[in-house]
Amino acid sequence: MTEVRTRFAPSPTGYLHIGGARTALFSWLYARHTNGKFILRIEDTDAQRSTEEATSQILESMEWLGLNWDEGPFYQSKRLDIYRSYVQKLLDAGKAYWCECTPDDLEKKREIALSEKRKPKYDGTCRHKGHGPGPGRVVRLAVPFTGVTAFDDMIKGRIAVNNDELDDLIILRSDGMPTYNFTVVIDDATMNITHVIRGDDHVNNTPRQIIIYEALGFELPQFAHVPMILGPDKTKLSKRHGATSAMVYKEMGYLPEALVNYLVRLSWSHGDQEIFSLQELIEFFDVHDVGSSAAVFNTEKLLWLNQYYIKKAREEGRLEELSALLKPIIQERGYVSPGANLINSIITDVGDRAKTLVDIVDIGDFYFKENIEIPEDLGKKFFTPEIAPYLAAIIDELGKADFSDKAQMENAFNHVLEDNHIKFKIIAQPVRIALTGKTMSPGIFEMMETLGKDKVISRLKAVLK
RNA sequence: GGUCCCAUCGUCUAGUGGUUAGGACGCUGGCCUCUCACGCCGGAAACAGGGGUUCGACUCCCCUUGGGACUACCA
Repeated sequence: MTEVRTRFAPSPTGYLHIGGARTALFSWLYARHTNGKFILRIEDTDAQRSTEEATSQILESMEWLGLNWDEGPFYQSKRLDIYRSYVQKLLDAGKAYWCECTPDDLEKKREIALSEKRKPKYDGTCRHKGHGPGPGRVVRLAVPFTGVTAFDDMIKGRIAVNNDELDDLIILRSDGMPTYNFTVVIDDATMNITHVIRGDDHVNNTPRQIIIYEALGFELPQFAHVPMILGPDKTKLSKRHGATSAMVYKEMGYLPEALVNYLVRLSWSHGDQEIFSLQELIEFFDVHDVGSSAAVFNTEKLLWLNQYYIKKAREEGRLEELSALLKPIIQERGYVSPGANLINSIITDVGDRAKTLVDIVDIGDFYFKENIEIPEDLGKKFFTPEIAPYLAAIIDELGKADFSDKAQMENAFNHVLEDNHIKFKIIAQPVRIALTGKTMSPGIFEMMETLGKDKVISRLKAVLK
């Protein structure tokens, strides 16, 4: 059996889209699953819109997600000679021809065709004129008028199109650059790609590409067209639905394993399992099992997975990893980044309550602040005259306690509770608010230990004034 | 408009001719509890519609409806 070779071929006209990321993930997983090779190719034949910045962004995103490639990245812009030689081959064989129709003429014909409710396809004006190369001229492929072009998609099954639906597509532009449909075929064929896994939006291009494969005598790969990811309104996921850039998810405090786990479950499943380790994914994933219908992107579920993975990282003691990711966020919020021990304690205190890494910093903002602002309504409600003596007593008792010993802090509280015959509940909330300025927080004793004696006592005192 | 693709709870999905249609997110009731979160236990919630095929359809076929993609000298 020949080795499986898959590829991911983004065009560097923008960041790595979340849909592209999933396609890349599927391609990568299939290669890993079959012990094959995963190739990265940058499709930058659109000189106008391609940028180096986008390229490096895409590479960075791939690395963040852990999608390592075995070959490449190959750049189409560096393979122009190859494409041109194949264009020439087609020209020589009479399977392609030079065309001098101008974009303006074509546009007019298109409009007329549309207004007459005809299919706006190229009318073959130059097909038999025997033009040679010249300024403003393009090369078109002579597509057969009759017959059917069909293929068996690994995801969608058999897809067949009448050839009269197709027209003589341009394979070489007037500026000398080859076009997408041509370059993919040449690259996939010459790079020996065995399984073309790509977005659903390419299904309609596939028959044209097959015709190119056949014209050149290349062996056909297997095609797998993965369904789109839709926004909540069921249209193609785009910027107006919110963040669509993989890297933005990093900035928003998502863990790559959460995003990967979320994305893989869109249009793919393995029984009832929701949580997958990378090893499991490699073991279980098969393109044949990808479903054929589009999936709606749901941030709530991603958030749930992210919380799960943050918690898991915390439970596994991967605190250095988390704090490294946290530091930039802390600084971005304008706080001074505390020492390693302190960050670790904060993660331990707050970790299970956070859906994102950004949440950790926001929920735990009182750890970073020098002074705590108490919202007026909370102050009125919780710092009543009845509470004041209890707080004073607690300050007193706490003064004698060793904050590195949770039992001593608890004893301090217990003394006050017993002396006054009150329940912990009565003073817990006032203390919480004094320490954090908020009604929701980690446990009192965890916080006190992390904050340290000085801050705790000064915050409690501040409230008594 | 044409071509192609798609259709199970709000969302992601399991299902592969006979099930009380399962799980997950979200929502919700409760437990736990110093608040919140975590965790645990429960609940509401779906086979788009109509025809066939069959003893029997969520499952197979057709139509309708709805949605999506493509229809460039973009990829």
